[in-house]
Amino acid sequence: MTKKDYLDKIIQGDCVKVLQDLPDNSIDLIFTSPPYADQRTKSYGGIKPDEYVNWFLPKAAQFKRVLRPTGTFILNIKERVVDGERHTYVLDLILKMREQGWLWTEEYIWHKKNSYPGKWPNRFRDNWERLIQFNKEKNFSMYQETVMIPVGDWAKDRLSKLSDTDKIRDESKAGSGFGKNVSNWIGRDKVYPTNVIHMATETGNKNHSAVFPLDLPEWFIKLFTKSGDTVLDPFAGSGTTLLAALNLGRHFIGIDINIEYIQLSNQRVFGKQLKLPIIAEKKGKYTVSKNGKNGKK
Amino acid sequence: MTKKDYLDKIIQGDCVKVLQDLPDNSIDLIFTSPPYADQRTKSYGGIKPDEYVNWFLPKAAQFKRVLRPTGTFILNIKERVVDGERHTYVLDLILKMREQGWLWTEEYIWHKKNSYPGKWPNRFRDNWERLIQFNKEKNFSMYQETVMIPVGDWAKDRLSKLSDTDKIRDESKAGSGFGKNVSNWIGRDKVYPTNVIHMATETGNKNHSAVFPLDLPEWFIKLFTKSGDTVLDPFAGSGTTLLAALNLGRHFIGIDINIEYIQLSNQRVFGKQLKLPIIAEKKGKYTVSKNGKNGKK
DNA sequence: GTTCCGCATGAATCGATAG
DNA sequence: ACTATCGATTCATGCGGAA
Repeated sequence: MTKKDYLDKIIQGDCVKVLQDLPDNSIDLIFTSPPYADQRTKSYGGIKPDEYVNWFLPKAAQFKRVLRPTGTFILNIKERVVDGERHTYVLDLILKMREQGWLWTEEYIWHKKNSYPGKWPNRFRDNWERLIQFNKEKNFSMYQETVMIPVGDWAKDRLSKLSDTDKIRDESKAGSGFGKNVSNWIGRDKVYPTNVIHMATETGNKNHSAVFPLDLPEWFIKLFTKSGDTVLDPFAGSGTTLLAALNLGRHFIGIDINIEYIQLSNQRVFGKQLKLPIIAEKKGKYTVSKNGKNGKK
Repeated sequence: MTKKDYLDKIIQGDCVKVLQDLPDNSIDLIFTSPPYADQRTKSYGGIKPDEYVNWFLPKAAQFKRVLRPTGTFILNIKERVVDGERHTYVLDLILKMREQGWLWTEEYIWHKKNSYPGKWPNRFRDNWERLIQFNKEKNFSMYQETVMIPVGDWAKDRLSKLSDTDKIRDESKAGSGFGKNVSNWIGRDKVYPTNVIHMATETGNKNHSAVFPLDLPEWFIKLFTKSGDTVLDPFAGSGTTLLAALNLGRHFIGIDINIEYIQLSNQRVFGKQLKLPIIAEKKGKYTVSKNGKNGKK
């Protein structure tokens, strides 16, 4: 099989194995939300927190191989509480992936509008998740204008009556590359967003339960790819990432190990139930060698 | 010197040295925003990112010694960008502090409400900071009711006209007959917040450069201490934490190495310029021994 | 049609209880 | 002692039926 065979398809199988059919440097954006430790136990068997990093690293190695040098990998994840403490597997994973050669470019925050209710003696509701940006190289593609947002009320308010202290504050920071000059922003109706994304979770849909809203992958797909590029989601789940890519005119490749998710995502993306799910062939051509170099077998 | 001598004072000196005058288990909350790596270089001499963890760890050891078993340490920090990547010193610090015996209980996010738009070729404006919660023991003090926030429209709406369906839903769930849960809601106009704190960057103070708004330490002081408790800020800076403690009827101890900050914070907290700053004596009585046990020299 | 309102429910976590 | 299951907590959203 080649990349062409997988393009705009949803493949059932373990992503490490499936990705062995994809050549090096063929993906522009990987956006995925892997099963969190001890979650989704029915579909994925439940990875133990202590084993999470070792479970994930071989997959990350393949992701790195198939990603284009200018591509980006966005990982949606949040550590769970174990024995009253936040477990450190996400921190460990970031450090280990850097050893693997990834650059930890940025950490975006998904500030959820609505999350599960509840309060406990020692903590409040967890209302945010990490969207960790990894890159292979410093010069990755980024199309910032595509995600500009209307100027908020606060900005209008603030810019309309620029106080002296504001001006002074800004000038003092201008040298450091911050904001340059406030006057640059006057008269604009759109501004660049920040690294905090405030969106609702998607709940209560009848036939599927998407973990994140369509807006979330759309935001990152617009930001890091252009029309005709290829988006990979190796833990496609209900297919939200793939649907976002399709809507935006990008190619997509979806992978999931769970047959029910394959059927669900096929239904969502293609509007029909899949009769013959695509399954990866036994032996892929492309692997990650032990010295970290990519290449064919 | 004893704790009594330092209570409600601002002391000039290196916090490791100053804290040697404080006995074990004498502080209820440590809230601080240390100089970030390579930031505030004039005041603190600029700690290099790679050296940050080693610079911080001896201080953390003293913090752990003086903190009460039921106390909490809130660390306001954000990793800076070095060479196009987020530096890992905050992650490393969390891991090393766990080795020191701290529990990493939670990570709150401060989502900044009003910051200027800004962008760089490869990233957007950084609009959030970490507020990392460390504890010595699992059973720490927390006064959740003190930070409750106004309820959303949902409950108002709902309570105003307790529908039959509400009653049914409640009965079926509780089995304890109508009223138990519903009556809990009646008259309740406040709910618990989440671990995302959405606050403005500044509260309009003009003549000083407070790093964070007064609301931020106030929120944590209310949450983790009661009236009469003692709050420590070992990097007091312009004294925002101390002012918040004073406003809330808590004792405070402020430490800063920089004489200009000492004068500024004295002015803010006590409303007057300090003429004879308090300086720590040469040798403190209390230290952290090599085996990690606390005790007097 | 259009608006209004009830309703189910989600990457959660703790403590108690049961095996 | 260690693990598994269960109840309690109480917000925003979108759907579907009602007005």
